[in-house]
Amino acid sequence: MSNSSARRTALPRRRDEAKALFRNAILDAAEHVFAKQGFHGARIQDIADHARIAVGTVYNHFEQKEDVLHALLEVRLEQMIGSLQPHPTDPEPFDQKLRCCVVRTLQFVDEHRDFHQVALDCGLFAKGTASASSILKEKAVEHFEKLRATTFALVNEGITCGALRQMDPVPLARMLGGLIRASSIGMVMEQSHPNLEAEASLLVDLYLNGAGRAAQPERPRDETILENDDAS
Amino acid sequence: MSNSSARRTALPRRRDEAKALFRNAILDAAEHVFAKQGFHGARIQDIADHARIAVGTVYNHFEQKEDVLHALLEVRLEQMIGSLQPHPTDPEPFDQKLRCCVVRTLQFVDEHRDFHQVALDCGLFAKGTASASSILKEKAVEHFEKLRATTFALVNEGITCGALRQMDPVPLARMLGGLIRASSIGMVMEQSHPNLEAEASLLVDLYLNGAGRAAQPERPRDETILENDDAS
Amino acid sequence: MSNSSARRTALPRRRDEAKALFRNAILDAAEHVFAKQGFHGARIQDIADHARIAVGTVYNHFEQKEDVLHALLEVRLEQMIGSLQPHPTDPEPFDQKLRCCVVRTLQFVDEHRDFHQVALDCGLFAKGTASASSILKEKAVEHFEKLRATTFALVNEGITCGALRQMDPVPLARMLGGLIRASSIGMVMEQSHPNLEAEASLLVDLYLNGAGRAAQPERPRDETILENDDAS
Amino acid sequence: MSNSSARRTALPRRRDEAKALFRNAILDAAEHVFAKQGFHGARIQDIADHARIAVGTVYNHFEQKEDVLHALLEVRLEQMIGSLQPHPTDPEPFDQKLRCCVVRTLQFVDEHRDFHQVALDCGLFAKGTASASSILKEKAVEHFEKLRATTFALVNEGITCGALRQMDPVPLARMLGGLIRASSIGMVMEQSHPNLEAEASLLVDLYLNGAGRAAQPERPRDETILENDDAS
DNA sequence: CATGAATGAGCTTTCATTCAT
DNA sequence: AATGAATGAAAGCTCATTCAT
Repeated sequence: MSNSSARRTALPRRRDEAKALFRNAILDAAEHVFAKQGFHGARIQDIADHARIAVGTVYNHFEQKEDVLHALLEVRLEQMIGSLQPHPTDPEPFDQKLRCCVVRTLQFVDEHRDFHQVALDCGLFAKGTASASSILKEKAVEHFEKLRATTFALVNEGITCGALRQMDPVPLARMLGGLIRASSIGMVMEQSHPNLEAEASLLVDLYLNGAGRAAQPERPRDETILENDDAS
Repeated sequence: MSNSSARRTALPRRRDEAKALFRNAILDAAEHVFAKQGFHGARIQDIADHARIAVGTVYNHFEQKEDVLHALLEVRLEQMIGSLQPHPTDPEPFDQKLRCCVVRTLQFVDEHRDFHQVALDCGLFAKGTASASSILKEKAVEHFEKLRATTFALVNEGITCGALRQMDPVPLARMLGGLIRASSIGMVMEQSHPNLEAEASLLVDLYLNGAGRAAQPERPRDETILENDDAS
Repeated sequence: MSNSSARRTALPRRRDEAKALFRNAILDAAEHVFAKQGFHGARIQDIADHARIAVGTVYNHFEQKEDVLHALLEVRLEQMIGSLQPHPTDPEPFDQKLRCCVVRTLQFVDEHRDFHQVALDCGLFAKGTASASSILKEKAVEHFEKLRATTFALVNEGITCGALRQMDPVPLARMLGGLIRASSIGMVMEQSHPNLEAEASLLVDLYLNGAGRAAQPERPRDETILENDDAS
Repeated sequence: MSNSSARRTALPRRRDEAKALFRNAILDAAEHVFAKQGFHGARIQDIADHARIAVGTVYNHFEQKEDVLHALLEVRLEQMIGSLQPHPTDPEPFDQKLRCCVVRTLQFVDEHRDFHQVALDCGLFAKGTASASSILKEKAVEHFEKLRATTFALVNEGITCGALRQMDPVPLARMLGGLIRASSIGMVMEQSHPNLEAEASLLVDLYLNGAGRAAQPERPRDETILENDDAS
């Protein structure tokens, strides 16, 4: 009796494990193949080959090719949002906290270049509504919105605590997003592995203080600046 | 004889006009169709239909589908770069000049949303080297580089004239690009027609002075700000 | 020992029961699904779902999809032939006996519309030899032949007893088959539930007396009919 | 001028000819392949091969595989209906006229065995409404109805002119259809080329006078009958 | 040079069948 | 023996490109 009941739960348990195993294998393979060949250039066969399974198996786990992409982006995006959100262990002053978030996010991008490649290819960070042309269609808006909301919350916190300007948070959030995207693209494009801490510091510094000459709080290199001033 | 020689020069002229006429019609149609359906979703047939010509005619002007895209992007990108570059008539103080450039660029984006849609779809502003997956392949780098060079020159001028921080111009240029891209995406995505002047002013202000509370030159509200002012 | 030997015989019996249970469940499900979706439109999965068993179980009872169809048709066809054959209890005069056979057959069709749908779909009553295109291939001839033989025997009896014309029984049998098929198709197609007795009477009357005006036994209208009446 | 206008009409004319040429080649090939392999067993590739054209060309003329079938059946059915309908040159007495119609129809079947094979395979003469399972879906009803209407008109004429019983024409038409179908199936199945005239005469005779012994108006073969009577 | 039908490689998806549990 | 996921061959359909007119 315990035997039979054990079977009833043991078998499904094994099956579920196996199922998850296959599903993840497919997603990993897809991430790699999509990044290398782009969504359109990737054939289901390629993904299956990479995952060392049969084509049909892919279709046992996902209804269509697009769904593989959606599932992939969903999982990773959730992780990325987790990186961007403030953690309880982050230091309190807002600029420090923001720096931590940015460091984590750039780390995530650095560690998931394939995902980023794919996300860019699909316009995950760019197209949203105008998505008749997007592979992601309606889902793109959803995904994009999630990310935007996270940035928005972060910026709002900054405004509330007085660390950011008292102004419409929408452009502030858009700007922060633009900077992070710029850094991410730089990393993925140039295939460089920069000092992430430094990159994040620079980004946050520029975001908070601007690129203008007046903004340089630390070590003003007087002579150079003066010379330049004269020259101008 | 003079007749025949006249023909020899007159005819080619007409032909060239006609040729250009077709070529432009194709590019215009392609811009629209690519924007609506994406590069992969657009069939040559669709483009031909839109240009009210035959499919074969497209192939009389372009070797392959990709070439239509390249030609399209090349033309528009040249225009866009023209917008981003300082004009002789732009006012001198760097911040004013920068503002003019940004206004022109945003205007260009606003007037060429279809192009922007396409450019985003193809990763023109995003993928560059990592372009096995890109439709643009090698050309993407070329295109991207041109744009980057323009931004770079602008930023360098800013540094030289002392309006921008004395620092590595690469991240500065990347940042400026990120901000402009963020604004552009916002416009295309939300299909809004914002006050471009205001948007540009905001962008330049944020770029030069940052989003930090200290950066607010106008309306100081309390001591903290004053303290910060002192510190700077 | 007697225990064990009892087992040896008792167990197989249960097993056989269970086996038959599954087999019949599969055939019933198949009948329904084939009728609704056609042989090609029916997936093994659909049949299994309908029988509330697993796909694999179907393959424990039948080698391949076609075999399910064959088994189904075989069983039902045997029943149908049983309906068409004269029963010992049928009344003697040939026309009465024929009427009984036809009534039974139409009843069978009425009660097994799904089977009929399937049989028609597979060309059971129609294609026979020319069966490269048939799903039933060689078996079709076999099946068709059985049915034809039964009709043939019936017609032969009619000829022998003098109720039917003294002529080549082959076209006579073919004709009877054609009439029954016509009625059957009418029933299945129009999804009507006609008065089977009346339908059978009409069929037999037309078969025996023809559709010609002279053939009307009731309400004689003029001499011609009377003459014929006399002749009979 | 006349040249250019000639071109405008000459080119399309040629094209239309070519178009019809291809279309017919496809339909002929399809008829053959469908008959040999059945609709489901026939691949578009097979049809294209048989027509010595490319797969894509089939799709330039028909939207889907099914449409090829529909077009094929439509054309042939129209012809078949033409055969079944009375011609102006047919002799007047109804039985003679009917015989002419049946002869023509059997001739048509004889000459278009492939079509008949296909029609049977698709349930053109059998399934109609119950067509969830049919390849023809809704169109089947339409086709079937056309044929039925023709038979119906023929029977109605017979009733009106007094050659057929004064009764509900529906079963009369159904019966006539059943007989013709039976003969057709016999021909296609047995691949025999019978004397069509004789077959038609037999069919009409049986239809009008029935199979009953009393129905034999001509040449009673007395001895045989008596012998058989004795034997029974 | 415009035209538009022909071409056929290529890809997604389906589903009968197998097999490990 | 039941189960249901894995398998992979097979087929319909698309569409970039070619080419005869």
